[in-house]
Amino acid sequence: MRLLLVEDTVALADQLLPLLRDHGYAVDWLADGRDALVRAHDDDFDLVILDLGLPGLDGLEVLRRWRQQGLSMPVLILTARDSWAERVDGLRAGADDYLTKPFHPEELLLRVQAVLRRSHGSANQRRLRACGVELDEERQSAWLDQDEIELTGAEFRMLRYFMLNPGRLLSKIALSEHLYDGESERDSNVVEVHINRLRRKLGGEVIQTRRGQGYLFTGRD
Amino acid sequence: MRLLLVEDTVALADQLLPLLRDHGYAVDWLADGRDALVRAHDDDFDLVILDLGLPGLDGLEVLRRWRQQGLSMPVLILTARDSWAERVDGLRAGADDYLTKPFHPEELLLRVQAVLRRSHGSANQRRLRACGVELDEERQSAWLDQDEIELTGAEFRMLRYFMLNPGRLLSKIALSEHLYDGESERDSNVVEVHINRLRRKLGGEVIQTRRGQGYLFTGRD
DNA sequence: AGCCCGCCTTAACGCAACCTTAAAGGAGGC
DNA sequence: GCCTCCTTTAAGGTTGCGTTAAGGCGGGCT
Repeated sequence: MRLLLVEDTVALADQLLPLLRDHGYAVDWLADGRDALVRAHDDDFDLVILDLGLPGLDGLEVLRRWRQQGLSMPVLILTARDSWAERVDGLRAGADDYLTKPFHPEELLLRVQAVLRRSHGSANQRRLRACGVELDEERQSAWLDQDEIELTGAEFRMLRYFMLNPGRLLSKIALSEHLYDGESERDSNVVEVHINRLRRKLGGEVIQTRRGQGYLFTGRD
Repeated sequence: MRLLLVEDTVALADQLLPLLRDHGYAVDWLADGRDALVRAHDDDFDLVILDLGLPGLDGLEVLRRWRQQGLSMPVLILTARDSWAERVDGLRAGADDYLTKPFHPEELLLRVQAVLRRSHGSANQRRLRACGVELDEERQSAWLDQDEIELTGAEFRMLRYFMLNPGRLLSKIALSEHLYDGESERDSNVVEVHINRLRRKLGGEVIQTRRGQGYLFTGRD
């Protein structure tokens, strides 16, 4: 976890740096607003702790420019003045959180953790991957390399069942029983039709047929 | 965006409810901790605003149990006492943010916005941006390139929910549940009508329909 | 070889899901 | 209190998915 601390009060920085490092963060430290402005482009920080009262360039202005330039890392603001207006300005400028001086060091730690947890926790895309095919469950579509392949409801359900059982022989009856809860019709070729449609979209080789036994999802190996 | 406000001070709730609703949130209100504990299981709230001093069951305890039961929605804490220890306890218990009474209503709004964006992985920009569309939460209007597109309340609410869940398939039921609070009808085509309106204003391609499954916000890719 | 059975392919149909439009119902402003 | 604009309801039209059905193909068994 890579942090950037932008703080010109040496005493405070001296106090925070070891604390953060003790807790497993790699922390870079800058004391000047202008330095911070460019530095954030050079490295990919997971979070920035930004003091508002800075020499060189005011913290609020730094933050505003970062956002304007498309930098989107989480920013936690430190402010000496406990005025409502300033906190609002900070949030408006694009801060994720703020802390009012003086604060207890442990509180900073907790807020850092909270912000990081939030900003990373939601990045988990639910994607199922097997044999060279990806399935985006949130989007209900498949991906081959970089190409998105839109699926209908039945196709999606069938492909998902295949991908949850990769390399396993699935009989026609098992498939139809899984796709339709209730008893399945015997004299119907629904499964075959949908297999056919999947093969058309994904390429013929992704699903092998074992005559008399069922189908096997092999992907593109 | 569906919120739950848990606050026993009637005067404060009376002040906050219209404010939040004016800004496009569907808000349910409870005054008792025990009610809140179960209610959070019944509905899928996008955020909870939780007062700590509650009758029935203390707010901190409510939060702790929610987390223990696997509920992970963002929670914003309101606390009357400005003690460091309580804020730390709140964050430890799994809160995402806190606000100390008394606070300025506008500050609550900004924090709500910040937490919601953070929990959906977007950077805390002034404008919400996804897939070539920008959304100005203050003006409740959208921007395509340089053109401002005025939105009505319902359109804004819907578009915001789409933009906070980009690339994710949203069912009609999910949409209506997140756009309307407690007592709302289910067998109606409101969602379809508003989808239609949004498509007219933003262009037909911004929202795909996946028949039988839901809608997908794709912007202008 | 020839036949049968299992699988493939294609096209067509029906129905539910969805779209569109208009008009009624409400809320807020002047 | 009236006017306006937004939201919701309602009704009819349209579309596309899921299913069925029919014809073709080929492998394996007798």
